[in-house]
Amino acid sequence: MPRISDRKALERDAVALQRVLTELIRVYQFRDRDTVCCYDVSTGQSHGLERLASQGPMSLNEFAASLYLEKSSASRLADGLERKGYLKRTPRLDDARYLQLELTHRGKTLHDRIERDMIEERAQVLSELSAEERRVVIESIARLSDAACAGVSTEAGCCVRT
Amino acid sequence: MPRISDRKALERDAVALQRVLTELIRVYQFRDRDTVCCYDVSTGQSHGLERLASQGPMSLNEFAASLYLEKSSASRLADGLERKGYLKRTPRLDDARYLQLELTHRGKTLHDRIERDMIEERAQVLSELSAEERRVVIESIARLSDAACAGVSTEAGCCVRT
DNA sequence: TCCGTATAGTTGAATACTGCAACTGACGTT
DNA sequence: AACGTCAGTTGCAGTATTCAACTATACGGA
Repeated sequence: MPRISDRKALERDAVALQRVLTELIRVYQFRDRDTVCCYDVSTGQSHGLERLASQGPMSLNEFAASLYLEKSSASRLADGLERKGYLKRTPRLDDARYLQLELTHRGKTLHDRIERDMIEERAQVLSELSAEERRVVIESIARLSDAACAGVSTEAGCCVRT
Repeated sequence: MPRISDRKALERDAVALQRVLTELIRVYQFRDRDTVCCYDVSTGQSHGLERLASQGPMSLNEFAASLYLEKSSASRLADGLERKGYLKRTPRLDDARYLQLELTHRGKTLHDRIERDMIEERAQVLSELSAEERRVVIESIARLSDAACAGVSTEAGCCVRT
């Protein structure tokens, strides 16, 4: 049973978290716009690369869902990556309606390069923390995105707060 | 002097952090798009509200810089907020070139409502952590955004990695 | 077998956001 | 008074996103 002062402290921390999290999101929206272009892809495209690199081949609908995008947006995202030679669309043998989206070798290489640079930056931040602290940070961020994810439906469309 | 196994562990944690952080950014980009509209403003506009609410009145250039936007984008963002009655532009008395951007009462009210809801969600996540763990999380996220911020110039323009 | 229905993905149109560049208006310096 | 500078706005082009209409494939029942 939490004491009053604990509740107060929690409230204060929540405010602080909201502040730093908002700033983080804001910085990233800007930074990604301008950094990722160093690698010949847009922000969205780099997310696409990441999904396919970490999850493996998938259909377009799965691709869209994993990026929280409408399928038409995902289709155009795939267009861009395909045009640049980072992605391959292959009709599935057992059901030609489905496309198998897959990174090309070039795509994998590019993603690895981007990821390596980013991981480098993460390591810089983590290096000042203890192993235990690092664990807390990583788990908490995961929980934050879970919480955010839980609040909305994966279905496309607008304003679905559950 | 870190041992080999420590380096390995750090590397592993950096990879994990990269993964959860990417997901967090992705979820937020989607979630914000669709959630904030429940409040009659777009994502960008809600960031604008937040800046003015927490930093107080400022010029358009300051507004732009604090949002990592080009001044023209910031001007249009202000347009939108002004049209909806959340923001007021007032030429400064001592130098009419400057505009004082300021939230209206409505604007403050709306921001408070949005912020309260978000803080509620943050508190949910934090409630499972100890005071010490919460401190680590908040500090680390702040450091993450600092690190991201340090890598780019605040000046407008593209791809300025320093 | 064949037609209607469902599903996967694409395309067209409308909207929003962004940055760059050109412009307007105010200031101040010589 | 004239020129240069600075704050902010507007025109324009490019990109991203969704909705809705469309195409093509698959499946199922008459």
